[in-house]
Amino acid sequence: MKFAVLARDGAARRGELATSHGTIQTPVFMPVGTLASVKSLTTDQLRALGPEIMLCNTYHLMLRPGVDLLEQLGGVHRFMGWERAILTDSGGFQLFSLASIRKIKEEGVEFRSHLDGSPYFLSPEKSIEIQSRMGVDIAMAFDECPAYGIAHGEVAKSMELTHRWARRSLDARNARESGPALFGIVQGGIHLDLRRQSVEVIGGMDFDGVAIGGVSVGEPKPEMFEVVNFTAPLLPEEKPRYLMGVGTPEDLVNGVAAGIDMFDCVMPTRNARNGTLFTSFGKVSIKNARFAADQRPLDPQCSCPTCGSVS
RNA sequence: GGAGAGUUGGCUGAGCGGUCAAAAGCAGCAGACUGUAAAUCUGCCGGGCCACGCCCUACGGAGGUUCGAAUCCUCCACUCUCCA
Repeated sequence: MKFAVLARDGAARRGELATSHGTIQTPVFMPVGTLASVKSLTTDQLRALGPEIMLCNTYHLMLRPGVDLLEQLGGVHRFMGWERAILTDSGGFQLFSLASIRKIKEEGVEFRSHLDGSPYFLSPEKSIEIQSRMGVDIAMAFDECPAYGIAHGEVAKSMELTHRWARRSLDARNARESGPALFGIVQGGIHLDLRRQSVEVIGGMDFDGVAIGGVSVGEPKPEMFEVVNFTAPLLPEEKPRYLMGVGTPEDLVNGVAAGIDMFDCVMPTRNARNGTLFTSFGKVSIKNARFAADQRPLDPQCSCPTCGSVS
């Protein structure tokens, strides 16, 4: 994987990220296809929308269909008929979202499958192994994404665990003959002193890129921006910077201005499924009664199949 | 023609003397969603008001019993099932 910054405008950057599944123009928004499918879209439809990279999830694919099967079928790319780049989350986010069914230990995390209750174990080594065997282009280090609102001391301990797991993730990847690019993840919650420490540790490791994790977990918007604006400029200049799980259209613009190169978020697809759509003139709740007989396109300035073909 | 069951708010459907403006689901109307346990979740959902309480109108229709009726009785209308 190769990354180059081609132009700058203030803190914002324009760059190119070369993978074995194509070159990605940054800043980039990566659609989320947790289970190797961007919900509500066929792979053909997704391709037509133009993203050069998308996201899948280690925890979810580990449960179903499982690594063995994915490997046997030729990897995730082949599995979903997608020839462009794929980045996988390590499963670290599930320590947050599935907090009620997991137990964290130094060695790794015990999950009780949300599907059938059966036990699963995920560790830095295990997560890297799965991500590698799935054949993805960019893997994420296994981290702990702490919830918003816990005490400084607890966030610090969580961050230190993430740092140890980052080392192990990197070692696990380097121990393989060939493997995906690997990004480290900065944590530290909303505490700027911790964020600074985390950048020093993660930024000092030989990762291919660095992500800001642990935001958009329920904190007020201003606090999220404070963290991003503080942390982004501290990140290594020459590596791609990825703001995990963000965000709204406004968040993306702000993130780019802060020097972020990569984003991902479930919001556009989840909101679309729930009837809220993003347009060039703001959010639209398409199920509102006043649109029932509206014959105009959703967004006259948009060239997507929906805006081009239906009211 | 005979026997039986039924008619509840937009729909389905509980309730079977007071705590019932009437369960629940659906539909409807809004809102929320940020590395997806989400096509999910939350709120409102007869009308009115000087509203955390009061007043109207409501359980097919008309009467009646009762302090009190969606609930009991009588008649009427309609629906369904079975037997001829």
